[in-house]
Amino acid sequence: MPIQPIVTLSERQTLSEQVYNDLKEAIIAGDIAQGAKITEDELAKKYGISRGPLREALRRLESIRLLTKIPHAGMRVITLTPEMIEEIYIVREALEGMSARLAAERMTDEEIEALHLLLHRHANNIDKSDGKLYLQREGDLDFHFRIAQASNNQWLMDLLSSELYQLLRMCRHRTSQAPARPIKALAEHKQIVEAIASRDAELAEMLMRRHISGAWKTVKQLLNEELSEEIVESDQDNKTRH
Amino acid sequence: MPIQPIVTLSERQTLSEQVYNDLKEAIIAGDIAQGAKITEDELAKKYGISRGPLREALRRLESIRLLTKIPHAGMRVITLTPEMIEEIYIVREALEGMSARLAAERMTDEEIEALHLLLHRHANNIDKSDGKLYLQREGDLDFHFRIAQASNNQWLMDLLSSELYQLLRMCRHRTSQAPARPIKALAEHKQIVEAIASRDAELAEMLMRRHISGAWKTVKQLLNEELSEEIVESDQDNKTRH
DNA sequence: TTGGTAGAAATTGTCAACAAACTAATTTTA
DNA sequence: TAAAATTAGTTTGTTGACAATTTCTACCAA
Repeated sequence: MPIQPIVTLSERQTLSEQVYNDLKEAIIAGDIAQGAKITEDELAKKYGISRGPLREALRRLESIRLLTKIPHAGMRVITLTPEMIEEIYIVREALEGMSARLAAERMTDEEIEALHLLLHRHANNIDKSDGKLYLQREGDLDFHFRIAQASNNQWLMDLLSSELYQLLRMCRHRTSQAPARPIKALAEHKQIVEAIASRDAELAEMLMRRHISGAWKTVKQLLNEELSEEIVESDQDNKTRH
Repeated sequence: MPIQPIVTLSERQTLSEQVYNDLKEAIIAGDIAQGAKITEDELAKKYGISRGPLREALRRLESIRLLTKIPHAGMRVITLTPEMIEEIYIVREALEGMSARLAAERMTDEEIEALHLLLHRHANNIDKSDGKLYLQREGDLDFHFRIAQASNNQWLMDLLSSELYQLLRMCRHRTSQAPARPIKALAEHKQIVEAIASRDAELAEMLMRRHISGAWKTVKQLLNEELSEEIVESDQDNKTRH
């Protein structure tokens, strides 16, 4: 599976950054498999750069937890086990809960209005084409991202947008493409916006935490089903082999 | 101010790691001033290594937010403004609150017993020598670290111990060396341990969040006092100059 | 067959030189 | 005199070669 060569020569981006972005998307999309071994020389040749900037890109990918490293022994793409996904949702609940609380205190009226509009668009999308799940999913992250922004806390925003949301995107690529309960999620989003609009920080945090722990329960269910399917499949494999 | 040369040749540590650790401590301790410009060549010579591994160390320091970088324009040591310190305490409240909740659910009886012992030692320290504030402070972080460990959530632990606690240590070196209300803090620690011992996750989280937001209020006060003192001092400077 | 040990191959860690970009000082021009 | 342009100097970005370490493989012994 060929990774796209770098073409943005006009941009004044550093090589390391370009490769960082490309690799990030490749890992999230699954073009580079989970648990895959990363060999510097190989990747450097593939991207047509030397190992120096590549190593910097890899370090950055390590810092957002997409790669794990063992000194002298190389790097591997992260493997999203169910346990790891649970960790992500737990950290997410804590951070986004706080984010919603701060948003209720600090969000401007204009931003709240924009959020309302966003939710209306989402409602339309669900009505019209409930097949476009990818869009729906990206829309979900957009909602959460705007609240993170409104928290007015740079660190919180960074943690959420440059680390957590990337991992979430990767989870979603991995999990079966089944609809992630878009109608229920939309209703919960509306509740949260209402709490923010009425400046009820306490409630906003509570609703956001419920929203996320609810999402985790759904994902957990899906993972269990997936797991049992895999077991059935491997049983069938065994049968056909005999 | 000579930074120690690398002597641990017996260790199988990579040069980059050694310099990373040394630089981390130097920044936290204030041996390298806040806002100071980092020049790769200069530091590389000081440590007797080439720029390759040094750059890797710098990247890692950037990823734990001790350095900030602008492409092509160099790196600077972070400057801890009051706003930034507030951000740290807010993120801390969210993460450690969750950490305490999980600890209440998952901590083993042995670990709880060990926590009790730790608090007794702290109580003795306060009685005997209330001058040894540094020890007291490190002890405080030790308490919080153990709870983070008990959360059994690798990501949460990493965020707290390798990022947040380092920033906190830096804040404490910066803030005036006034006692950080050790007696009140100890009482609150005891409450938290009680909640964990009785497996009351809800309460443990609430108490931890209160503990941290209370600590922030104290620190905020100190920062304000410090600020007004500085203004008075600079006024005096002006007078003496005339 | 199993287990362990040497050597060979592959991979990561480190270095020093070169290229590109930015900063600052000086000169030129209006 | 002040603003803009140019140029020298410094600093970061990038490269390819070399050194150190690990992993693989083949071989031997039990």
